[in-house]
Amino acid sequence: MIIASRKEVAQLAGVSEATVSRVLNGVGPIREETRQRVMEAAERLGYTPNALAQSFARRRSGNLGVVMPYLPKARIFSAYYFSEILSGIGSKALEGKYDLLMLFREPGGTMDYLNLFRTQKVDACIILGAKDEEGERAAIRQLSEGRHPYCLINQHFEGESFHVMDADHVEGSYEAVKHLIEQGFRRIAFLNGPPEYSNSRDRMSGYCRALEEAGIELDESLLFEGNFSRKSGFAAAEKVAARLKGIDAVFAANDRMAIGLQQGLRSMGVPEEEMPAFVGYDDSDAAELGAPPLTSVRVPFYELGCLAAEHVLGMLEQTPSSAVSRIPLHRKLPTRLVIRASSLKRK
Amino acid sequence: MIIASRKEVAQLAGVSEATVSRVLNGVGPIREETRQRVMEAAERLGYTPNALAQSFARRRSGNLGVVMPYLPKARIFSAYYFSEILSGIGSKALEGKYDLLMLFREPGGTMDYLNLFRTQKVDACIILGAKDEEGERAAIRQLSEGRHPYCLINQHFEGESFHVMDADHVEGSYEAVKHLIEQGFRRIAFLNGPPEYSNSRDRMSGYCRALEEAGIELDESLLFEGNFSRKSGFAAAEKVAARLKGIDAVFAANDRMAIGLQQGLRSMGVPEEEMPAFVGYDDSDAAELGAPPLTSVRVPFYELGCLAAEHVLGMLEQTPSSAVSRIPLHRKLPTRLVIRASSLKRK
DNA sequence: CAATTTTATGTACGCGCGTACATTTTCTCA
DNA sequence: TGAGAAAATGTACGCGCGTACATAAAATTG
Repeated sequence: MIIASRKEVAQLAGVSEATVSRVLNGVGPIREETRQRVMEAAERLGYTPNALAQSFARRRSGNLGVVMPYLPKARIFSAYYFSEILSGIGSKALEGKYDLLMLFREPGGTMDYLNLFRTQKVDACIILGAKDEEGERAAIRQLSEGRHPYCLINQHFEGESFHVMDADHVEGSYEAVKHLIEQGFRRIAFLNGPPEYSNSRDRMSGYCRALEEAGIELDESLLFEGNFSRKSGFAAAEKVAARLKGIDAVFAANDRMAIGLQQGLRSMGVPEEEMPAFVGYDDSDAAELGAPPLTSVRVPFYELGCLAAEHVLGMLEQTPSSAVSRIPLHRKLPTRLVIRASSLKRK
Repeated sequence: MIIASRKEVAQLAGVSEATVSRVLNGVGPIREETRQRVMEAAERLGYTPNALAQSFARRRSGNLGVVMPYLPKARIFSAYYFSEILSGIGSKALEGKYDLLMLFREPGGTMDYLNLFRTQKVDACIILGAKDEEGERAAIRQLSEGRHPYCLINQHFEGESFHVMDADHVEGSYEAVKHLIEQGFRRIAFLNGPPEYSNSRDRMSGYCRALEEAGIELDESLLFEGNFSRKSGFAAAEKVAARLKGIDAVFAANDRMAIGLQQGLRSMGVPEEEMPAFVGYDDSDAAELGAPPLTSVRVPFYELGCLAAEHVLGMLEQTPSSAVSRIPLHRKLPTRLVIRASSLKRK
């Protein structure tokens, strides 16, 4: 059976194709009797407008693009982080009758975001896991200059005015470290993420501020770096273990690294009573599963996704002349420290 | 600045539009000099073919659809399960130059899968979380009859011959329960998922077989049901606790429920030494984070995603006359029991 | 009831590209 | 060098729909 198109419907209903279009789109005045006839004909033929042709004619794809970061080994969705954000975006896309188009960065070079719009692949897009590199900046700048509806999540760029939906990682980290200090720990190691991510740098700020406020001098030898994977946390265990006697507590930039580090230390034979206190970040599912349960900083990822999606879809409805989309959005949602056993002072 | 189209490129290069098309698509014989001129013109104008128009003209969207299940509260991506599968699909889609289109089931009725193809929204699609209900069956049957490239993951339908990429949950469950029996446990409770999912029924089969083989009679009062969420595991704790004296071990249909149940029991004040042994399912990240680490059945979700994607993309390349796509695929990948502390007999 | 407005429908075209077919140019070989 | 084959390019149209504009039908008014 061949798929019926507008033509057949028009024929069967005894009207012109334009009338069919109008009935189906609810455009213009239509006599009730005509509407009935058309609807019936469409029904009989099982007609559904071709979405591709509609998109082409309307010059709108109906897609909301989501740019995913490239992570080695491709298990990109594995992180709690992305899962939550995507769920948020997805729920709003559904509401707005948009489809979600997932776009994967290629391992090598920078992605040409502007091209997504020029080729009409998407009507709007949300960028996850952007890095602070010149190529990236340039690519995003093009979107801004072209007034395209886009939004970054959880990454901001110093000196640029981009649309960003962020969380307050300076404050979150500050609270985390302050908590450790209040617990009586003073030699607090920091397992941070790569500095190309603004949230890594933000965490560093918060970490430093808390130390400073407590009159603790920054000890560079207590700074470690991972890539947010559990494996990298595990790997960091070796370096941490080497100076374990000088470490009271560890603040990690996400839960996975914190847990990896814990596991690493244990696998190296560090006894439980010598384990430092721990605070993770993200408050992922894993945090409350840990032994001991992991104190962590809750980040409203789901909400970040919702708000970013609402923002870009909102821009889409504005007239080009409207000024709203020209004012770049920069919202910072608050984080919240969730205290569990891992960070409490043992007596 | 307006976006250049093929026409401008042709004009600038002094050739016809058709030639521009040919050069860009590498079709037909082209004089090298002409190719240069066209490429240069395209470069100068920053020309990129309009993907929407291309799709329309080619009558192929370039999209690989992924149907996501509707889960209440919308945190659909949260499960390890989907993360892994999506990563697998995503990696193959990327290889095949396809984009991933995420499609969300609406809460209520059945989704009209056939419509995805009729409207040309997708060229192929992969269906996750299908339930064994008549509407669902009918919808999938339409795809089969229309010889559309589709594939179900982790769900099969008795009596139908659909394209399915599955894992062997009968065997996986059998191994899990056998292991518990070998550890000396005999009164083994089973916290299963909803029976609308074939994998739930498969697990039940494996569970029964293992018991039978060991000469243990099935005790219906040891069967519990959750919905795969941690919360449902937590909720089941109440019922389980009521007859805790008669339970040596628990086999749960996924790790989240296992962990939820453990947490529930603890929160009800069940002392550690009275906790039953545990075996989970999926071998998610959470399994090795638990206290004690959770024995679990590893399911190759990532591979399921890869294979399903390869399958549908493969069907796409076949000529309609080719017979391969008519033979419904039904592959079952093996699972593997990963033994950790939670299931070991305490002396 | 004719002149006008309002409502309903039809006609015609463009969206940007792929591609079958027609035409022109270049090459080959006698 | 000229005829025929091969290579290169151009011409023309369709894909299915939205929609501006033209037209016809119905309603309104004086």
